Amino acid sequence: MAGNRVTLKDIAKSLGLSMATISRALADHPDISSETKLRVRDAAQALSYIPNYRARYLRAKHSRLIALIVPEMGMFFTPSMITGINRVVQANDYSLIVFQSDNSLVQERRLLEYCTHLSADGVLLVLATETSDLDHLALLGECGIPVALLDRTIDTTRHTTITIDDEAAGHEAATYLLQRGHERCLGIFSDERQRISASRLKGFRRAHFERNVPLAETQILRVAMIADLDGLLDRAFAAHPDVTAIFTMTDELLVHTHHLLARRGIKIPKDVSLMAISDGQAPAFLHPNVTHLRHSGVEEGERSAHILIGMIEHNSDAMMDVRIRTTLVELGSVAIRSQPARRRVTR
Amino acid sequence: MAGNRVTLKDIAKSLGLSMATISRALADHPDISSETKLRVRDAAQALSYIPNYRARYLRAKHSRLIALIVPEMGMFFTPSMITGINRVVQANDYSLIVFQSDNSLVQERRLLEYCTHLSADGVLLVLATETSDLDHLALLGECGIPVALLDRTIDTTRHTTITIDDEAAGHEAATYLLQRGHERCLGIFSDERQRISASRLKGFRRAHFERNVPLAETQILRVAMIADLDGLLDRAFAAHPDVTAIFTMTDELLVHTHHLLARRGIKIPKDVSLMAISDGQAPAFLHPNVTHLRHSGVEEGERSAHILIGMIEHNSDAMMDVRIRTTLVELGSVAIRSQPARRRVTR
DNA sequence: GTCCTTTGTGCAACCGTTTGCGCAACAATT
DNA sequence: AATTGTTGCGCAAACGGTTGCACAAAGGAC
Repeated sequence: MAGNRVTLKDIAKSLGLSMATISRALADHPDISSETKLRVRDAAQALSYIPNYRARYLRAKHSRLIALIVPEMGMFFTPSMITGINRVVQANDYSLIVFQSDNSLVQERRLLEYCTHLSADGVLLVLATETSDLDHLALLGECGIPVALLDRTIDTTRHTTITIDDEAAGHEAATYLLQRGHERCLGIFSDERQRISASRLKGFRRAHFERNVPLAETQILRVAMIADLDGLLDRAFAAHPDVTAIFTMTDELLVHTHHLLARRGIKIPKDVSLMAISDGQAPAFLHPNVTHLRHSGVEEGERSAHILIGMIEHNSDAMMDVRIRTTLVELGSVAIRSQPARRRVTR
Repeated sequence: MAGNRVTLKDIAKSLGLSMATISRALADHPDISSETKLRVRDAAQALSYIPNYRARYLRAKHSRLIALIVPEMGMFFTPSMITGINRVVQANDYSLIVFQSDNSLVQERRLLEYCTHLSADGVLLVLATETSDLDHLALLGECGIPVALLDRTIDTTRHTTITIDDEAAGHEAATYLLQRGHERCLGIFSDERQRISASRLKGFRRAHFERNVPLAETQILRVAMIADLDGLLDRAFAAHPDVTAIFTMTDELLVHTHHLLARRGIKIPKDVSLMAISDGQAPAFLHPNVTHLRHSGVEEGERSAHILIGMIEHNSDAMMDVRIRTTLVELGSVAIRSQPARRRVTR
């Protein structure tokens, strides 16, 4: 309640100096004698002076604020991504301000506008599922605010993006399963409007094609709502009683698939093998631990923040397309089947 | 880049009016004729004027910024809590700014200081594990910034707190198990320096005491590092081969316990029953689904944000101690044992 | 003793908005 | 015709800092 804060003027008055001197003394300006600096610092300490950042940044062009817009606060990837971003942002003396678009394009646009109001120095954006073009980013462009698209994005040559190579990951996963003799896999993907889904699926398909293993449409599950998964699995198993492996493209799909398999009494990896693209946390607490392509949220966050801060500080509008590599983590949820390479691989 | 933004002055110049008039016109001030208002709005639109919030809030005493400080971005409770907070904060035209203390008191203090720099209108604080007194909150007090302590807190009569009734929850969980004939339970708790752990444990103990069921110290597991859990479980099972039920006080402990039980080939609920205090997400994807006392992060977030905004807007320093009630969700991970109430309950 | 540096400090403008007050112009009342 | 009231707008100060420039004092070189 006390409320009214100590300002430069108060210090100036108490020392019989001008505000300018105080300001410079606190900023360690060479013009000020070290004796004065000492006196000023002591006085500031004594009065428990707190600079007003808004006033300071009103003059400066920047705000040292970085905005992050995520579609939603899921429990899987987002928290570790935020952790990574935060680490870098704080280390560089920026602050992070987090918004949620609730997967709505309208909200996303509103939030971008809000970022301009706040004069954020940069924006990290994970696109909403609804978003299918990038026109609304022009808002930021007009204000000269750099933006980087993270994780989920859509094809663009005009904006910096930081993603994993989704197609390669899908391809690697499928190849891994195929190499171990799993010629009838299910691939569980999320909403195909997201490029991330489409790409991973594309890689998954290509791996089958390259090895000359047929892949029926019914082996591909497209899960828009997690509640649908149960029914989709039923249908897939009915169509393909010979399924020996399942791939899920996210952690969320993984944990629910894992659960639904357990409920059906299907043993991993004895009856069915399981593999995922994952942040690495869920695979560690599921039984058995799940083999996965690790896509580290922390790393993606850190890289993204670094890149954005680079754009801010070097005023660069160079467009980049950064791919973070995934690493294979084998934890024993994939069995090796008898006929390893039925159709000779090396032709 | 493009950069320099349109200001009130630009609009004023383009219309031959004064800045004051423009400002008032955009604020829909009654002094301005509706004809002028229209012209101004059109011009603002045409020039794509964006108000500078920092300048605006420099005059105002407030910033419409609410800070949240969490110890870490876990995957379990925190994300849903943030979701809840965000919802309310946005609805009331504030913005949320999220910080992480990494469970360090030093960081926590630094961040609080930073909140004063930003002149946040209010602070939501989830205490770091290290924090054992609230002296550093005086920083905020001096600036008249209201603060609410969420979830993890320590005893205080001087600050508003929003928690569940931890002791009651611990008590209810134990009672639930005891009533179903589980007279040898393990209780898995986290770092006891956190009041949250101590309280839940206290309730857990009291339930045993009230029903006259002995509870050995070795039935209580105190897990400081999740990696220790495996060994602690070994020892507990060795000391108590007759364990029939396990209670975990958080989601994180739950998923890892669940995993370690599965690894030991222990079936739930046939061999051992399992119960937790949980946000509700993990119990839904573990097999079998886990009976729990639901402690909704979203709800806690929403309530907290509401309360803090109330404090901000009514300038109230009335101290509150809000308890959110938990609800029992029975999902079948707890078996009913033969001798339901061996020692008569109603004496 | 003048001229030129150097050193340390203050003046005042500025960042972009908001707002109390004053003041014209005009209408309505006496 | 003088008074009063309304309407619509502008002046200028304020918010809390930063910074270009001027300037005084002191010292050194001539």
